[in-house]
Amino acid sequence: MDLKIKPLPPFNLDLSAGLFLNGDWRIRRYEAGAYWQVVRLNGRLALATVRSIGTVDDPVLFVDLEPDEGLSKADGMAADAIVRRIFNLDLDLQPFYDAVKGDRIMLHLTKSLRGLRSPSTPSVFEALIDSIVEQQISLQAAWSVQRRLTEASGDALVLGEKTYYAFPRPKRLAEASLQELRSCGLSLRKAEYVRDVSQLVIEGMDLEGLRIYKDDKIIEELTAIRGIGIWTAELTMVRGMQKFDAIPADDLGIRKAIAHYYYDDRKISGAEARRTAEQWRGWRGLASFYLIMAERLGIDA
DNA sequence: AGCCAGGCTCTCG
DNA sequence: CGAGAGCATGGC
Repeated sequence: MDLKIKPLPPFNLDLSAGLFLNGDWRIRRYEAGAYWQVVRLNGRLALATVRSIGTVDDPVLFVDLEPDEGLSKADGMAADAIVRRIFNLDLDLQPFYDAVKGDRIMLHLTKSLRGLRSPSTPSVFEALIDSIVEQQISLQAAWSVQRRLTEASGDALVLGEKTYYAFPRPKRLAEASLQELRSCGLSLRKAEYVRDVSQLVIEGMDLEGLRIYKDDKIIEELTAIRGIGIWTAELTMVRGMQKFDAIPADDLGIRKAIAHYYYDDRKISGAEARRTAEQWRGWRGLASFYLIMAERLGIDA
């Protein structure tokens, strides 16, 4: 089954999927203009492959779903919604660009990276678990743990000779033994956090439902859970809840990126990062994502 | 080798 | 209370 999706312009798939150039092909990857990952369509698994067939200012995406057989119109609509969520295709970037244009640096970066949207996870749960895994250790180390976790506990989709994996469901992680989780590279503590959060979800905690609350309230709710501090809460919000003002200002990567463009690479504190981000209020998280991507791409200030 | 890396909790004093 | 130890893997 194929889908065509028209994102709200501008949209640049090449920039927006750039984080996944080095992704594991069994989980999610962007390669040669194609982005793919397994999606859940009304309980059924399918591999969604997304390609751009338009331009930044007249964007059109072509989505291929496999396997084809048995997919209903409702499944197609579900896939449409998931792809829209993954790349935030319904987000209007113009208010963001307008809000930061008084900042010379952000004005320059938003022009260079026009059409970049920060990718989101299909569920808040996935964002939360990923964020827990990423606590303290390097991203490189975290990605390898995430990969093992997904391949050990995620749902497999076999297509021909290849096997792809969807992110693990809460039920599976809630029932996993601590030993099993630790064998993926999680510390005993993190294994407990992951299992406990999953159990909360199984018991009815509505992570998706938190999205309707104000940012402060969401942070309060999330940090009440063991293992979730403010950094983890804010990262979850910007990555999984479309809360583009949330900024994990204590984050080392964000501090480095802000330091690079605003403080001549002098090391800065989380408090300084938060102060600097104040001028982007309303869009602090998305602005910091632009900084991180700009730095990765070597864009000069 | 050993230290640090997109944190957080628990335990002491 | 505030400070400090401990934790997992990967890269240098």
